[in-house]
Amino acid sequence: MKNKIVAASGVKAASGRSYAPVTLDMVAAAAGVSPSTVSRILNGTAVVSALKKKAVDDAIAELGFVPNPMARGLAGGRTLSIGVVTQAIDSPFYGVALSGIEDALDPAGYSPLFVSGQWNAAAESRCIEVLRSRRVDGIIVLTGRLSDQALKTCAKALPVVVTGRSLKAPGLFALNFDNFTGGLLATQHLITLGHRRIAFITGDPAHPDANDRLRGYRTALEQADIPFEAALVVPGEYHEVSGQQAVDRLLASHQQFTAIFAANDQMAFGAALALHRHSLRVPEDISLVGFDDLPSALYAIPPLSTIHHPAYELGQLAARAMLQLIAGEKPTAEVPAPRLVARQSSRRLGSAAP
Amino acid sequence: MKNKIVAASGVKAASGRSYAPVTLDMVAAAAGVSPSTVSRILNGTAVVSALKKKAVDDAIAELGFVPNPMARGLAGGRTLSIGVVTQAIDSPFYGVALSGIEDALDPAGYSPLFVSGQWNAAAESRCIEVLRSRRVDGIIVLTGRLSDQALKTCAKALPVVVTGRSLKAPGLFALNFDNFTGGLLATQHLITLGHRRIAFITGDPAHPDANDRLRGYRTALEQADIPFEAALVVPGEYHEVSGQQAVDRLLASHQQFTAIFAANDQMAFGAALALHRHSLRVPEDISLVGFDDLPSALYAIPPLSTIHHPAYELGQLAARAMLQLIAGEKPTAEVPAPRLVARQSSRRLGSAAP
DNA sequence: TAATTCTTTGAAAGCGCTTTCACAATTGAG
DNA sequence: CTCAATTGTGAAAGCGCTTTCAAAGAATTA
Repeated sequence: MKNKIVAASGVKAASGRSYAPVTLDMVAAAAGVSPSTVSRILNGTAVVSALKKKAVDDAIAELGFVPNPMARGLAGGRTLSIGVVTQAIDSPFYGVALSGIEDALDPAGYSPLFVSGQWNAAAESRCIEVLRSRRVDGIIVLTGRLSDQALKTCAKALPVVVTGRSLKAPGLFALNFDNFTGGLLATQHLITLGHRRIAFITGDPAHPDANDRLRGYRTALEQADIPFEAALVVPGEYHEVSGQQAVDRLLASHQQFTAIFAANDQMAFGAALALHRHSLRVPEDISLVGFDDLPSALYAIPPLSTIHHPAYELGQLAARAMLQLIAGEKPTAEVPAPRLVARQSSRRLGSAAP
Repeated sequence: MKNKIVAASGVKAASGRSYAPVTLDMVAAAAGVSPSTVSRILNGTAVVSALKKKAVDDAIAELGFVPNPMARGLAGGRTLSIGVVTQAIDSPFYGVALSGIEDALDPAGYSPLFVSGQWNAAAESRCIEVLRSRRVDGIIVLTGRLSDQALKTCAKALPVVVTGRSLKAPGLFALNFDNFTGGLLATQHLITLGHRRIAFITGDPAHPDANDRLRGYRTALEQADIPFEAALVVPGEYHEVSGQQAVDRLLASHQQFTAIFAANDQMAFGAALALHRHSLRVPEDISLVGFDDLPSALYAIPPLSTIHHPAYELGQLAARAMLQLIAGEKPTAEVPAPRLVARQSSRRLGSAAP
């Protein structure tokens, strides 16, 4: 009784994958069961006799049925989509993280819905509104500026995974990178190389991670009994220009220093350019260490020593944690510890050219 | 399984934007009109008396009503979302384009839905399936590997905007960048600077734009009566490593050359690193020109001379064209012409240091 | 004033799916 | 050999919105 291929008159099988609006009802009719049964098989919501299951599976394959997420969403089910609030989709760091999210979500049949918050709490709120109105099954917030409280509130209605913070709340999972240790490692690296006058270009003070990195820097100095000098700390804003300007300022201030630690790679790139413009060579004259290990750090000239920040893994972990949250499990993932990647932009103080 | 507890009955207006599932029916009730009227006002589908319109608008504002896109989509209307097939969400070039798309779509109330095709026709097809099952109102394909025919077929069911090709079909709009002229300009630039032995690192031959850039290179040589030498053309694949390897190969072949034109910036970065490793200075020993003008080209050391490829504008134009297509208009946008950005990686052959 | 068009508006029928709810058809127990 | 406790399944009621369709008024014409 499998021959009743109800392939409605209009469905041309000839040209292959012509997009046919096959509905669940059509599948049900073709398989000779009720729509409810088809739905149950689709969602595994109830036990169905093997016989009918086979009939339905065949019919689905036959007709090339793909459930309509809209209808599913409307009917109160899942939408199989996860909202992702990022800061800038074109950021080298977040771009990679998004890629990780996408890859981790895909095998589970979920799609990410990206929206950019532009480093702006108001915009982020709007993003979350949009995502909720689209009935996403969960929201992943990459760092962001939203208050912890706002996130917690949001988590009451929807599973939330947030990176770049440590907080606990029901329905919420936070994935934090150890920025403090990262800052510590980077600074220790320079100290080990004999540097004592190490300048630090800070990140945007509005980001908690920026402050953690600064703390790491200060702690490393303390541990090495090197006095902290406020004059060696110049503000940056996590982008290239600010790194460049920071070095200009530093140089203009006539402070002595033999190394620079930039709170992220983008600023390190800017700093490198500024040094180049001032005819200072890296690493011969000044050692330079960044933070994040962007893909392009490997191709900087010279390749940049930096702290590895596993953006891709971070994205994957966040996505997987979200999947667990949705499944009612308790995620336990942890971001890998920071690790120094020593390349050629830093070298022993006073060492001869190679 | 029942995680839809949500703020039960009590919609607290106190804490501001508590997410209330306000429905169109509730608005209708509050305004004392029928749901149909509310819908009509929302969509501008029919004339409604000013009186009722005001009542409804007030009710909407009062209740903070946001239409449910799911329901809208289901009911046969638009979903206000545009599918975007990109190749790699973390690519420096496409990332910027996505950003342009997002910004252009936003004011119109549309949201982009990004999916990555990973430079793979099969994956792209799957992406398109996914997008269609999500009932997007249109699809923007950034370059991609899909056959022109596949795109045309797709355009029969849905408006399609594609970049990086020139083709015409109903419901389809193509936005192409003049890669040939770009290649021409870059090469002419080097020739003008006195270079005659100019190596070329090709892009992935599977991309039509890569071949156009090569054609530009050859044409510029011809116009200057410089014989084309196959040995100076080395294959690359549009990413850093391949640029690096290309230079390694070039150097190993002992070919003489004073300049390199890389078919994109990423390869130029790789090439710069390889040159650096071989103790060749840019631009003192070798001039280097890239293509695309990635944001990071400005911060390369030395800053990279390149052909400006307006990714952000491209994204915006594509998005706006899509909006026009949806509105039933005929898009006419054109991508700005390529333009050389001469920075410090190229200089007159034999000129002394500054 | 009566007959005839427009307008404005509401009722109701879906869109494609999930999910009670209740009804058989099987069992198991007493 | 009954009576209850399971199953497996279908009918039907929505989810929140759009969109005919037709009715009721308002405006126009004769």
